[in-house]
Amino acid sequence: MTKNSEPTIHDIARELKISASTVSRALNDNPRISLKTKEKIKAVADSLGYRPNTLASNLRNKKSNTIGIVVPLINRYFFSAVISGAEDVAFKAGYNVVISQSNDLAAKEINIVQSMFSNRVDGLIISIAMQTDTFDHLKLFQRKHIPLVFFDRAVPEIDTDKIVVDDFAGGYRVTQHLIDQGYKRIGHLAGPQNLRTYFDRKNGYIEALRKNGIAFDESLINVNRLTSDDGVTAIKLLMSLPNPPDAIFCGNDTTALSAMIYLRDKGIRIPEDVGIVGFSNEPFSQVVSPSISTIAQPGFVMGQKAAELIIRKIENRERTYQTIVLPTELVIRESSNRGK
Amino acid sequence: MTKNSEPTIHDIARELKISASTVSRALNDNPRISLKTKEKIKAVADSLGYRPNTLASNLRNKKSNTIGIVVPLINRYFFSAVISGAEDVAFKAGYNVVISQSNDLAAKEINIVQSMFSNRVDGLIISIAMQTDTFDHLKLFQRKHIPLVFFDRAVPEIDTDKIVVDDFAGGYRVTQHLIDQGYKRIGHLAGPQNLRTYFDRKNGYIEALRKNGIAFDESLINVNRLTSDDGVTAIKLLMSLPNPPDAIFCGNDTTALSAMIYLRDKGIRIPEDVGIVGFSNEPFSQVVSPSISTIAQPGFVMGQKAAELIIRKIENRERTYQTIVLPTELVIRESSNRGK
DNA sequence: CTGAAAGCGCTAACAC
DNA sequence: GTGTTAGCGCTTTCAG
Repeated sequence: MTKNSEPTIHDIARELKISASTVSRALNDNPRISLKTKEKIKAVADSLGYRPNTLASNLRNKKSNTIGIVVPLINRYFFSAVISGAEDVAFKAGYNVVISQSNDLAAKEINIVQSMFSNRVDGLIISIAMQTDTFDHLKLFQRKHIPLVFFDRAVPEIDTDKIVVDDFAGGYRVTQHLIDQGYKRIGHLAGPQNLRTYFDRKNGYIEALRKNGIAFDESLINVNRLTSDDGVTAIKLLMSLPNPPDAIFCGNDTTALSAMIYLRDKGIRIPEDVGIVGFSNEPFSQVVSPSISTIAQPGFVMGQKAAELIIRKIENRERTYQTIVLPTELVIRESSNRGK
Repeated sequence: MTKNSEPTIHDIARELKISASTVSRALNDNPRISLKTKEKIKAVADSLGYRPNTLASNLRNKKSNTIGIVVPLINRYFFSAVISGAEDVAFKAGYNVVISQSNDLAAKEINIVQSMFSNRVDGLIISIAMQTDTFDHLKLFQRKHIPLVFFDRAVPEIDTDKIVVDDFAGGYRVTQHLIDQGYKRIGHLAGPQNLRTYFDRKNGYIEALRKNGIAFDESLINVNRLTSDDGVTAIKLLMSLPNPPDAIFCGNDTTALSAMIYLRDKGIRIPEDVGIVGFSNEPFSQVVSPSISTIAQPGFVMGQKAAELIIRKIENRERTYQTIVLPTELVIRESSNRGK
């Protein structure tokens, strides 16, 4: 390494026989410094290859200019879209973004969040892990009045800013659509019910059935973790019922795909025999065959909004919280389209 | 905000009527401190809700415990896989990870890299932007002896650690495979030739043709930016040649898909009439129909290796550089499989 | 085993 | 318009 000890403002000051504070002010374009000295200082800074030490400045200012983002898994289309949107806005506003993934493990999430606190992030944007059921690590941020924004998976009992999609309306819309297409027995693959998102999707489904006067049949709902394998297990189970469903509202696109492949292999035609709708609009859903109807979740926009919101909070010290509910959009594709 | 000014080691010290240095040492498990005092100190730290201020510690230690990662676009499967792998390793080793995306713009990349330097990242992992053709911002890291690791898209003229896949072999293998399947006129959609990866893929293609005694026809190569639209434009052009190709080696999966859809809409059968192979093994390539043959790039592993390598450099001050070439794997699927 | 003191590089009263 | 001074919170010689 040979710490070539970087030039500091003192080096510039010495060179010009002026004080370090003047240099600092000049470099920060303080109006009280004359244009001449500013230019001289900037020239010397350049010639020395000076780069401000943000660490020092941050310590002094008690502000890290950094926003923390915690997601279950970076390498998941929806989450990487959110990160991408948030990074975009944050960068333009002069903030850095540190990212960690919880791998859906509560223990790792706690660890990460505490480490971000120690790094004095100015704000935290988080979608909690599936597993997480204790929230002290997040309440810490609240207590210290460090802006905290939940997205997608929020914690009901923590009163702070939240950006979610209208999962209830999504579930409702999917179900109504299937009914409109003439499907009579609609099943549902639901995600973990401790997560609000999955809970709401299921309730939207139930409400749509009710509104349409369709008897709700508990046995048509299968709650699982919505992995690809779960999808196969669940569809197998549902199809082996005495009175199997003729349509499935899948809690995400992953299970929609695996269920679809299973059905296809069994010679069941989609959408003629069984209709399928997913949730999330993963990129693959539009290119598979048949293409999968789904609910589009605006990940990139969600990230942008989360970053905008948290920056407003960081800079304006607002104390009022809001929950932004982004609209869901039903994307009708082949897997549920009987042309009705 | 009401900076509730966090408790510091001095607060702990005052409480126990000891010195801050002792507290610092205790908290860092310095062996010179007696177990008793350590315990007392830790108890008080807990009761005060003390969290070390990493910023201050970093400034003092001239080490940020942070690794910077720069990718063209976070929201791209391959890159998010790399990030995920790197974050995984970094976190376990006690490093934070700050991430930015260049959007493939040289100007933004320069900006990001300089900002990361100012933030005193301990090392930088980067895949350069398509556009980037000047490298002073990266040479800066070299000059200051801050570990720099390129992945995927490396800069030949900068001598440092690199982790790449064997693009030449990949291009070669794809082409050989198409030849083995009986295709006679093989076209190629190539990416920007200033990027080594695309350059190598093309040369692998050319070499395979040569080895098989197939005349190389320049008109069958179309260089573009490999967007979805580029794929359509390119395939249109190639298919309108007097003597059109009967197989296309596409520089990535995106163009493979858009070309495939174009051909399908024209009633051209795949793989019977025209064979298609992509590159990168995007998740969609295995679920579309026909599924797309492609070259698998181990993104997650690449990220892990990059992080391992840079951490070794940060901690051991090694000065020798290595280029790790990860093997490519040809994944044969329907789009090029005539069963030969 | 513990304390005193200095300093990482920067900023911001407060002077003049 | 510029300088002096005092820290931000932590670590680390050097003393004892």
